[in-house]
Amino acid sequence: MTASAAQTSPRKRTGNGAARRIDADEIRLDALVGHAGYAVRRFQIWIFQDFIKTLGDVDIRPTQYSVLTVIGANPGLSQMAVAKRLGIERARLVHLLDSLEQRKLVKRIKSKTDRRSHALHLTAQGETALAKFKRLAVEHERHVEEKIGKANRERLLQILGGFT
Amino acid sequence: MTASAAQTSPRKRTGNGAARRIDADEIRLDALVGHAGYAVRRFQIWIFQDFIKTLGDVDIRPTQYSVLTVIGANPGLSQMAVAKRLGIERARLVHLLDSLEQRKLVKRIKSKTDRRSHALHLTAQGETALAKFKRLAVEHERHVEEKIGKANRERLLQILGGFT
DNA sequence: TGGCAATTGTTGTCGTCAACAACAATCTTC
DNA sequence: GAAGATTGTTGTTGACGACAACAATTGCCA
Repeated sequence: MTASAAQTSPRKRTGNGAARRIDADEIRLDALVGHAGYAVRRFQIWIFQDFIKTLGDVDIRPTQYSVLTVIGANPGLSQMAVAKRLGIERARLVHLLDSLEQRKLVKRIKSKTDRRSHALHLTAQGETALAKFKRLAVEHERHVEEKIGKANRERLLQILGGFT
Repeated sequence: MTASAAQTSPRKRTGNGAARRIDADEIRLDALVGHAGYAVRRFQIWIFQDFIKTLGDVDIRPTQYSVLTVIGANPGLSQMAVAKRLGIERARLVHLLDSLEQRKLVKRIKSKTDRRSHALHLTAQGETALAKFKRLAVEHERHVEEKIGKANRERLLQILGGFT
């Protein structure tokens, strides 16, 4: 495997095509190290994977969690309001709600004041389920702390607070 | 519990269906404000959109930029090595390289030492193009600074440095 | 008051992206 | 030399963002 790296062969023969074995941690990222977007992307992938795994038993993904949380904290919102608040396409929210409604976590109630819109509510089952989701989400947040440190997580939330 | 706290809505009592009009900045995010993942996701969306817009004239997306940068800094890498280093599926990298090769920015050279793999190189055209991309990327990074502040950007890079 | 523009939910398409699975060609290892 | 692993490729699935079009309904205003 990495044994060939031990020999004193030329560092890199890039003249034609061939090249020696290169360890993954030996590859230079060059300009990428100075780009916030790259670090943020990698971090977001990690954090979402941990969230999905931690909430794997209850089969809830980050976007679903955000929808349930906002509806739980603001009963009666319209789909448009939820979509706008969370930065989700209202077309996409339709499918998300279809799924959550099938699972009896959310119900769409026809609004009396505006017959175009639906008032979104958690079901009783949805309330208790969300409580469990939140406990698992807190556990996920602990994983984040373990990964980047408590102080760094706090600082991160503070820096990015304006994007909520 | 935190779940019952969500019910204490002072103004708007929406027992059944109807609801009054609600301003977007009046909707409570509840538990989401304490989740790093939510803030990071929103920030990542913003940062990618700015990157795509800033590099819009040259039609280069963040992932393409990262591939070009790594190849440029490490000529002769195999597709597997690039994929592993950037956290991209090797199946996905195939399409990315197809596109970049069609645009004459990258070339796949058959490796002499391992006839399964390709040695990846920038074309001469790719070299000069990447130089321009990097200038635009620096401009994008300035936008990030303007958005969150110079010191905060530095700290962000420092906090997330382990994910590169 | 009547008509027209705007809004809401819905359906559909398109493109990006992560996650898998399967495959042929080619090493590697025993 | 045979068995197993690796590399590039093709394909599928599903989550997701961005648009466009549509019917029903509301709001506006002339």
